[in-house]
Amino acid sequence: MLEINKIRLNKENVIELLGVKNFKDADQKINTLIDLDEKKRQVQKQLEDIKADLNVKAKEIGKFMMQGEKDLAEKTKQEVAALKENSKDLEKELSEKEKEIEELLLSIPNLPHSSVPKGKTAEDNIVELMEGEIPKLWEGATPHWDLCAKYDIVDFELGNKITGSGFPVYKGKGAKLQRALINFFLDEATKNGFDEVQPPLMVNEASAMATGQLPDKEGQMYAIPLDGFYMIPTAEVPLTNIYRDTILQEKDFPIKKCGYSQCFRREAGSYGKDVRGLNRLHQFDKVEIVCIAHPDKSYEQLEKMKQHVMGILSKLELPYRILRLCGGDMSFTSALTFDFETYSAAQERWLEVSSVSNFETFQSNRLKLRFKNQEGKTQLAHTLNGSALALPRIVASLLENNQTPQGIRIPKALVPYTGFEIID
RNA sequence: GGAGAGAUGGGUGAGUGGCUGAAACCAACAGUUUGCUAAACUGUCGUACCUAUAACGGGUACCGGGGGUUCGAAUCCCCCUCUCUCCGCCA
Repeated sequence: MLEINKIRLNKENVIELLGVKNFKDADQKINTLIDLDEKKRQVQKQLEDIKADLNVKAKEIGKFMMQGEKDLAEKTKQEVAALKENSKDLEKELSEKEKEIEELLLSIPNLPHSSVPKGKTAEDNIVELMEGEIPKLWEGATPHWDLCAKYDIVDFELGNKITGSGFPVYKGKGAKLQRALINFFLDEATKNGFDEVQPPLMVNEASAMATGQLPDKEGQMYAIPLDGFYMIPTAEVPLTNIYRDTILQEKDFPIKKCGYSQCFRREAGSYGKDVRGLNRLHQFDKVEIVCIAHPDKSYEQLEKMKQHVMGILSKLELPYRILRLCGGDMSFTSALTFDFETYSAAQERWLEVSSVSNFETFQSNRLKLRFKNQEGKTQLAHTLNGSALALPRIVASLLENNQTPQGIRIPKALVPYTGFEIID
């Protein structure tokens, strides 16, 4: 959520930046917002003046009572009653205005960083870097879903039976590979200074609200209405919420956390080749990295997080590319996002395996995640996060790219974790 | 699931209707003293919003959350949430 004060101060700039994100009716919405805000403050002032008066009179009554001046006390009480009538209307108006402002603010996305390219769709993203060679496959090479069946390592049918589509069962070396990747990712993150955390897989409404899953993305999450919980769509939610309602010291920065979790997404409306095999699941595994940084240093941290992801992809010997997302393709909450995609050779397409973003103060505003700056004032911190990494598409790429007539070769860095060098 | 107790500022913890935005202690921060450290002493020490401005100024709200009683509520009443203890169940 954007800060109303900043909008008030930089109105023109805000409207322009929202344009980069292709936000509709930015001009009109921001103007309404500012009008509402103006009115709200006016009403608030009036109301508070009355309340101040009320407080003074209440004290007077106390004094009169003690001094036994009943008449004066009664007279003051009547004055109070009159004032109270006035304040009721103002009170109502104030809370209405506040609600309207809140709703409007919630509907406005984060402002893009100045380096975000204009654009509408994924087509307009900028390829920043491409690393590794696209493998040439042998004639008998097949997409990963066939390989999963051939080696009996991921069973989609079985998952259908137990739960439904998008909940595969990993078997044998497939299960072991999952475990190996999780451990590998966590170890790598820990080496790079991210503290390991094992978070809850369900969160309450306040947490989902604070990181921005609610209210607008409600349909994306599995809900447990009986208890008011939501299955997490990413570990970002619990990891970032560790710091909800927190005031940090400058010396605490940067805070770096990593955590493995299973992620649950309803993915309503997805279809076709995008969802085939491991490309898109309702339940999947992911190691997430989160950073809470000083506003002056957050882009430095973003760069470090990028480096971290690059490092693990290289160790996995996967060809990948980095995209700088354009305004139109960026998430609602992000100020700057880099997507990582690995090449999946049999499908002949790039698969998104990580997304690293700086949210600046957009999340921390709702989280009330602040720090005391050098002047001793509280100020919003910056939050960042990224996947490092999401498993299924990594597995898809590994299986497809490393397939040989003899079986699927495991990259060297992973062998100590899997305990085997080949899936056959 | 049953019974009971509780929720106050960074922590411990006082406070049962007005003098309490909140004692005291601890921690923290700044300073004095000091050869250094320690100790001692002095001061500062919640958050948000509004307003103001020459100003370290003024106001409102907040003692788990929501509602109520009252001229006035941390304090009384109602509802909710959470925590703890005991019992039951259980990986």
